[in-house]
Amino acid sequence: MATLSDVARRAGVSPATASRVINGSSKPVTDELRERVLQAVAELQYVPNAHAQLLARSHRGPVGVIVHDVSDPYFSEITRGLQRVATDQGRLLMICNSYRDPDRELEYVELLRGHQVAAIILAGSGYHDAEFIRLLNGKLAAYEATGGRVAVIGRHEHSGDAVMPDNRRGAWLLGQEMCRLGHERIGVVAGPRVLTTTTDRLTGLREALAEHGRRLPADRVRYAEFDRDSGAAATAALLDAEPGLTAIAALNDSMAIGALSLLRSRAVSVPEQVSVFGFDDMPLARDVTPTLTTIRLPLVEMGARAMALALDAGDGSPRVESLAAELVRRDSSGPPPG
Amino acid sequence: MATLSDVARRAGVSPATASRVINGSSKPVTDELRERVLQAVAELQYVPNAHAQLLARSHRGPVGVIVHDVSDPYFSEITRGLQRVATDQGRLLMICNSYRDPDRELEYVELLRGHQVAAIILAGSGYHDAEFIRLLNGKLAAYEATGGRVAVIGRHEHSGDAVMPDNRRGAWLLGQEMCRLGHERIGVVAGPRVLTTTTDRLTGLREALAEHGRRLPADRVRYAEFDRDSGAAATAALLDAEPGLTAIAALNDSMAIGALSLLRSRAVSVPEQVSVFGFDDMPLARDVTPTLTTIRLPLVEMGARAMALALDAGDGSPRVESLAAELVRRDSSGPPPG
DNA sequence: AGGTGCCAGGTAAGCGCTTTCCCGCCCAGA
DNA sequence: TCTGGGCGGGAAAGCGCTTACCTGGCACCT
Repeated sequence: MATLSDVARRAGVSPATASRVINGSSKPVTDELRERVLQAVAELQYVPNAHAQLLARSHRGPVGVIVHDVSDPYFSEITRGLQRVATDQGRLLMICNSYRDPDRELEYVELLRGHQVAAIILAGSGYHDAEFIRLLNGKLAAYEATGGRVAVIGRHEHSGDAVMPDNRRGAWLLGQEMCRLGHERIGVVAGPRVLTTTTDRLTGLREALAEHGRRLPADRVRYAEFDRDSGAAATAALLDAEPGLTAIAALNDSMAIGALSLLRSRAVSVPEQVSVFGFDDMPLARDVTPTLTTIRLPLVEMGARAMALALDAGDGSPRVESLAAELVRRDSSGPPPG
Repeated sequence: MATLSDVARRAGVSPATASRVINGSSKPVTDELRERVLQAVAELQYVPNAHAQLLARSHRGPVGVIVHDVSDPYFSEITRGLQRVATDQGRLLMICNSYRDPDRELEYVELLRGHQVAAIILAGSGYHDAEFIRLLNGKLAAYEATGGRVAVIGRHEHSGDAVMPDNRRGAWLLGQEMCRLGHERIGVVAGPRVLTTTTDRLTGLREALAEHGRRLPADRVRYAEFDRDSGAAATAALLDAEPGLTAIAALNDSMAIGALSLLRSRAVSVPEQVSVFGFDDMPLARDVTPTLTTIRLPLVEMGARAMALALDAGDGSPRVESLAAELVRRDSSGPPPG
């Protein structure tokens, strides 16, 4: 691999001069030397060693992102927002998938810290696990203590900058809508119990139902993984236990789609017999049949805001941006009564 | 940020010793010193500076991946495969989205080279652009000349290791199936002209049709972006120009889903009036209505194989793994005749 | 002509780590 | 008691780059 000295030697200048022309230092260099250096760079196909550069300037480079799984549409939308802002500012992203393993998340924080990333962004639901939170906060604090920046998306654990989708309010809207449509017997396909997203959404839903004097018995809530197939399985269990359900609220769209698919396989018509509600409004919610009534979260926007927070130091006081959720009525919930 | 010297000082040992215990060198260290060092590491929350490490050993670290867009399911599936193998081998991935911009792709190659990645994986269709290919090959050659490894997925340009989905054969299967089902008037929603994927698939399709004595006039092929909305628009154009079409082949699933959505909005029933075919078999092909008949590509497998190739040096001779495509019959193509 | 500034360019000191080489110690053998 | 070998530990030389600091030469002034 050609080094800066190779370039300098070939151009007949000192490494200092070569360095100056290569990264456009403020120090002026005569056109002639500049030309020779550029020539040498081209001939040797020289590319500066990024590690050496980062070591020498003590300037931090890329931004680290920890998500549960980029191939999950929820996260790919967020990532798209992150990317957009990062790219605008000429930052490279290092994306790490924790696959919902808290330990891996911890490891990645260390790893990113070691890579001197300018900021770490944690996206996706947090966990109900005091020990984990303690460890995570410890590591993040150590990172921030040395000038690193941290922003989280949809997590309560961290006390610094955060972008928070209003899960609770969104779920409340969902509950309101279900009551408005006259549903009494409601089943809920929830996400993993350990995730705060699950409990936030469940809380909002319960609040709305309570306002209408309805309760949500424990056996009407099934906890499952946040994916399609688990959603289908949970729906099956719900239906088996309580055949009279008129509505199923899945706490994310993937699971709602699983529910739809299961209902179809059992020849239960949606929305005539059972209404289905999702959460997140992923792009494909428009493409399933019937189209999915759901709560829209501005995912791309959330990513963009988080990156903006992470890259802008601010005055040190924690900034929390709450983004509103919105009800999107489509066909899976049927027409309004009357 | 705590450094190795800080740790050494605190433990009362030399940096050399500290380094040895921290990364388990072969050189033995007494238990007592080891203990003191570990203690200091914990107290200082020390994390080695990855850049300094990479500089000092001249060992290359992470693997660079260049895709068109991770939030496109096609690439997120591939990425999942890449991740799996990379994680197994303890490698970090640097994922770069080119957003289908060849220039950005070129930039990313340089950038990854500068970051001393152990390998570069280029995923996604190549371009029909001689100048671009020349430049790209130049940069890749420079990288490989210094020991870097390169693997491509679905690209003809590169002469080294490659994983190739059999697009042409897949499209041929599609064409066969369309003929078998008796379609005469076929419209094609193709991807961007500049992509080799588009031309490969078109070629395979034409071959199959030709075997049955059918031609595909130029005005029956509409070129669009590989996304849902472009697919819908192209379908509209196709239908307007030729209302008698009985089948629409979209060259990827996203576009096919766009086509489905447009047909629904025009109250054209699928498959009764028009059959729709996709390509790739993305997960959501099962969830749209009607479910999508498509050509399955083993995307995750492709990613995994590519990473395996990239991480295993081999004997230097180029290895090309061709992965078979497979027809998946679902509802959008209707029942077989008779 | 000698002095004063400037400015292009070079010299060298790190950035934080790994690793080679060397040193001093201890124990076995004579 | 002396020597040789082995072994744990430290000193120091880089890895490839940036940058503060210095130098030498020129133009301009007095």
